[in-house]
Amino acid sequence: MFTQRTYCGEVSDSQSGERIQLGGWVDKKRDLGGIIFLELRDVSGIVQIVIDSSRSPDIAAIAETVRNEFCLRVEGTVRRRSAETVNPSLATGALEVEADYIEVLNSSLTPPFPLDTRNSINEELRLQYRYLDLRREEMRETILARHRATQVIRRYLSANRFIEIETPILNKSTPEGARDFLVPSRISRGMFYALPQSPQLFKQILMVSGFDRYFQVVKCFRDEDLRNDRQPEFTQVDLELSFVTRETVIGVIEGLIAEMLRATIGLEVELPFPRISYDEAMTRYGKDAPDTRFGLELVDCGDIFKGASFNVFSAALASGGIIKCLPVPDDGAISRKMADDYTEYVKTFRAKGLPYVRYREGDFEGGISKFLSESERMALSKKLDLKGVMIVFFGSDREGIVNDTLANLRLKIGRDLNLIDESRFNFLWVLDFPLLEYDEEERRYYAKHHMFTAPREEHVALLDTLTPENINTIKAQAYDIVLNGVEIGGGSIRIHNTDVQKKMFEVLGISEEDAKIKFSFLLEALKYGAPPHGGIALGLDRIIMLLLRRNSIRDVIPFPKTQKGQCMMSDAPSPVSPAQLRELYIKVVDK
RNA sequence: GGGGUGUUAGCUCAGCUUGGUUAGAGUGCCUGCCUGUCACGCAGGAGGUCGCGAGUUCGAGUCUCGUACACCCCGCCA
Repeated sequence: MFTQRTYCGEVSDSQSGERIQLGGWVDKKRDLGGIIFLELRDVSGIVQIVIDSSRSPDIAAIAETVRNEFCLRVEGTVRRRSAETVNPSLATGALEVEADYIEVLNSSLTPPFPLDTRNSINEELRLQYRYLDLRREEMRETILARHRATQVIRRYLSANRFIEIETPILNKSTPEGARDFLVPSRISRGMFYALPQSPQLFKQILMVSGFDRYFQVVKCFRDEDLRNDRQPEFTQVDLELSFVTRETVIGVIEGLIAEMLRATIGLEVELPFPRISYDEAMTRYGKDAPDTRFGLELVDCGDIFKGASFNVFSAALASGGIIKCLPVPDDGAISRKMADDYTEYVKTFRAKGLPYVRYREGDFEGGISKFLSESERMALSKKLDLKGVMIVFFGSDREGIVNDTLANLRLKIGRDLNLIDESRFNFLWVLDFPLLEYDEEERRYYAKHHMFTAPREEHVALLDTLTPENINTIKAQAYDIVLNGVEIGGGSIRIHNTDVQKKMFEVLGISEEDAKIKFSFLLEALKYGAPPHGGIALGLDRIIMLLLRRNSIRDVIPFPKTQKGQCMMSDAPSPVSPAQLRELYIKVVDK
């Protein structure tokens, strides 16, 4: 029916005088009686259609009956608008199409919510009618930007000799890491596949196979609770390279991200990205993914309070904890009430309280100031370089709690005081992660990244003298990339030496037998001339979310799940028939 | 598993503190008028199980308890 359709948003001045065909949806209708204006919308944008009832009464009669979101075929002549009727807020605003043919291809119910973006709409409703939500300009732009991003990823990586290879979705469940989504096997009674948390093992196998540069834009699955930036299924840009060091991986990713920024939001980014060590990030910001768009750094002041009379501090130090503080310039914005709110806030991170003092031109007042000795005051104002009017918050507890607390408090104050320049995109490499972490309760070691991550070569020997105390001296060849305080990717150079891998399993308390059952194929493969290799995975959804400044990851995923993991549109998950369950040898039991 | 916020017209929200006549606004929707609008304008009209269920009370949108759903956070996840 359409012989040569023109896209609404692409009607151009060069077509002036030409007769064109359009297909789209009624975005708006302005019926002035004798003249009717329709705004017709398709994936490319909007163009104004004019119908003059005195010149074409039949067409005007049809136009009168159309409503918003009717699907139309329109034919007519492109013409320039007179100077005083140009609409500068529309890309095609200098033009319009005088219709000589209108056909209602399909009528539409009145949409349950307005499709123009002025008002915020209940997200539940948007998700229920996602097909309408996706017609909104904001969502359309998001989907298109995401498309451009994935196109650039494929083009850039292909140009850099990466090969796109698919890996299985039905996979083997592996221990550790996130909870697996399981898929029961019908053919093998009582057996289960797991959906991949990432293609980790397979991409390493591909290195052994000699595909020295692999990539995939791939769905990954983790059965954990949802968050603003976490969905049970999400997309990774996954890569792996042979014969490389960390620097090669970093270089490839920096080039890729620069291209992605250009393609999605037209921004030039400065390379290379700054780098920080894990230790420094933890010291200065209290977390391994710092937001560097503003200052307010943490300062360790355990040394100042070594002999403190203030019980809270001395007790924390005595039990092996630390004391850090967060000095904040305060021109009165942090009122007493706010300080109290912050005390409540830090309790969510398991802090017992939030000691603070006010500093005013050399004097300490309020809060815990009466517990500070003269020498402590001196040392503090020197170490923190206190000037003018400031408020200093303290954290004193186990290291993890102090860092967690002050890192989050820093972010909250940064937002409250408007210290964050929202226009910035601060990329940051975080390097030299510890190889292992120690679980106090289970009294065992865990791999911080994963168990195939290589230690730094000069630290391999330290594995023999490992204790929970010296654990942080063993660094991994692991790296994260952070954007505005959000981890957007992480990877490592892998272990390709069987002896080192054995040692790693030993440390993690995984017996040779266990390892064989769980990863025998990878361990076997590594014995057949595995090349040194490493890689990284980027969280595509998160990157798009940050670049487009969307509020949540759900806003950049076409069909996301709610916090309870449900799809409001399709109603998944849902019960299945008893017959289906029987086939799978599955019985649903009560709690 | 835990903490918090919300749920009133198709949509966005007010009303709840201090229970009391017929639950309002804007917008959308419907009808009529209107030949240069672009958030068109003007006039008229329809539209409500105040999420659901108990309770307190002479009387509950409003107070209490429970519950469902959505969102944010802790745990979980890297």
